[in-house]
Amino acid sequence: MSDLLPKKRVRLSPDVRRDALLQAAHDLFSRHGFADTRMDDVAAAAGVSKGTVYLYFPTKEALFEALLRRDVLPRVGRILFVLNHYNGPVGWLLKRVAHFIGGKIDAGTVPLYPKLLVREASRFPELARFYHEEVITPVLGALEDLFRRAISRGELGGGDAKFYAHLFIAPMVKAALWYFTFGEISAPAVRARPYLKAHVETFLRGVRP
Amino acid sequence: MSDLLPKKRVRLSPDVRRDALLQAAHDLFSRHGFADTRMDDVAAAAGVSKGTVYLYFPTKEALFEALLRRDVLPRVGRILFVLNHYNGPVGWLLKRVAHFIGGKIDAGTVPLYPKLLVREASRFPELARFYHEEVITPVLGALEDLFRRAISRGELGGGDAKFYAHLFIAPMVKAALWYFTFGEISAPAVRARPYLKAHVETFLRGVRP
DNA sequence: TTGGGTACTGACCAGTCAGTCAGTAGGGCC
DNA sequence: GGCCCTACTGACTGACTGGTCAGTACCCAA
Repeated sequence: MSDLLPKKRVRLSPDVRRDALLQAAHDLFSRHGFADTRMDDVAAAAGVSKGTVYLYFPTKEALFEALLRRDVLPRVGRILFVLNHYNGPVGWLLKRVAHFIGGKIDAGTVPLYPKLLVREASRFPELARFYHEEVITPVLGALEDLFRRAISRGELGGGDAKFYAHLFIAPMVKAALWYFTFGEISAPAVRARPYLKAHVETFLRGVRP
Repeated sequence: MSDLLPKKRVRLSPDVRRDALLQAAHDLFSRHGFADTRMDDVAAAAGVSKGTVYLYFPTKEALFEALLRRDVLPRVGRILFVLNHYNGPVGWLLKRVAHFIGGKIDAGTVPLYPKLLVREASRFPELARFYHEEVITPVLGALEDLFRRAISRGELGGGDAKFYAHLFIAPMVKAALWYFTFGEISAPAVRARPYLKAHVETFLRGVRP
C-alpha cells in the first residue's frame, strides 16, 4: 500500500507512452470487449490518468482503430505473401493452415480482432468497413487465386474458386465463433484441431477432379 | 398531431399487454440490438410508459429471456421432430435445409436470436448457457444421430458423425455471421443460396462411402 | 538557478439509461 | 352513482462513463 500512495508522476517519451497505452487497450479489449472497457481502465492499466489517454487518441474509437492498424495490417501482409507465392500442392498448404489455426483455437489464443469486430461491427460501421476492405477481401481474394491456380493445374475439380475459398474458411470461422461465444460457459463439443483436420480431408475429397 | 396529444390511457388484460411488450422488444432488438435498445423505446413501441414494462419484467435481461423462451423453444421442438423422424436419403434433406436457410439469409430474414446471442453472450453468460443447452446441443445432437443412421445404412462413409454435423452447419453459420456483421456495409461477396448449394454438393462428395 | 516547454493530472461536466414509486385513472361490480 | 381494485404513469434517482481543461510537475537548456 505504501508504495501505491506516492503515485509518482512518470514522464515518458510519447512513442513509449503510446505503445504502453495500445498494449493496455489490447489486453483489456481482449478480456472484456470494447464496450465494457472504460477509458479509465485503459489509463490505469498503462499507469497514467485518463486525461493522458486523450492526449494520444482523440476518441475511444480512434484508440481501437490505432490498435487495428498496428496489429492487423502487418499480419495480413505476411498472409498475402504466402498465399500469393505458394505454388506447391494446395492440399498440403490447406492442411498446414488448418493445423495451425486449430492449434490456436484449442489453445485459446484466437486473435482479438475477429471477435471484437463481430461484437462491435454494428456500432462502429467504419471499423467494420476498414476490416472488411483491408483484411477479409484481400485474404479471401488471394485464397480464391490459390484455388484458381490449383484448378487450372488440374489439381482440383473445376468448381467455382470463390465458393471453394469461402467453403474452406467456414469451419474455421465457425470454430472460432464457437470458442468466443460459448467458450466461457462450456467445454467445446469438438476440439478444433481434429475437427479442422477432418474438414480438410472431407473438403479435399469433395473438390478433387 | 392532435390525435397524439390526448395520450389516452388504455387498460388491457395482462396477457395481451405482455404479448405486446414482447413483440415490441422483438422488433427493436432485431433492428438495434439489445444494448442499443432502451426500455423507454420498448415502452413507447408498445404504447405504454416505461413503468409498465417493469410491471411485467423485473429487468431488461428478464425481458430478453422471456423473448427467447417464447420464440426459440417451439421452433427447436419442430426442428428436432423433423431430424429425429427423417429416414429418407440424407442428401435430400441436407439440400432442402441448405436451400431454405440460404433463402432466409439472402432475403435478410436471419432469425434474431443467433445474432443477439453472438453479440451479447459475454455480457449475459446465463442466456448464452440457456441457448447452448436448449438449442445448440439438442439440434447438433439430432443432426449427429441423423448422420449416424446414414452411415450405418451405408449411405455415407464411416467418418465421425459428430464432425459431420459440425461440418455441415459451418458454412451456414459463416454465411449468417457474414450477413449480420458486414451486411450493412457491403453487398455480400457470395449469395448464400448458391454458396450453400455448392457446399452440400462438395460435402456429399466428401463424405460418400 | 531559473525559465519555459510539455507530459501529465484528476476534478468536473454532460449525457445516458436501468430501475423506482407515489400517485392517477379506467372499468367492473354492487 | 359510487367504490375499489389494479393497470398504468412519468418524473425522479443513482450510477456510470466518454470527454474536457485549468492547473501541476518534470526535465532540459541557457
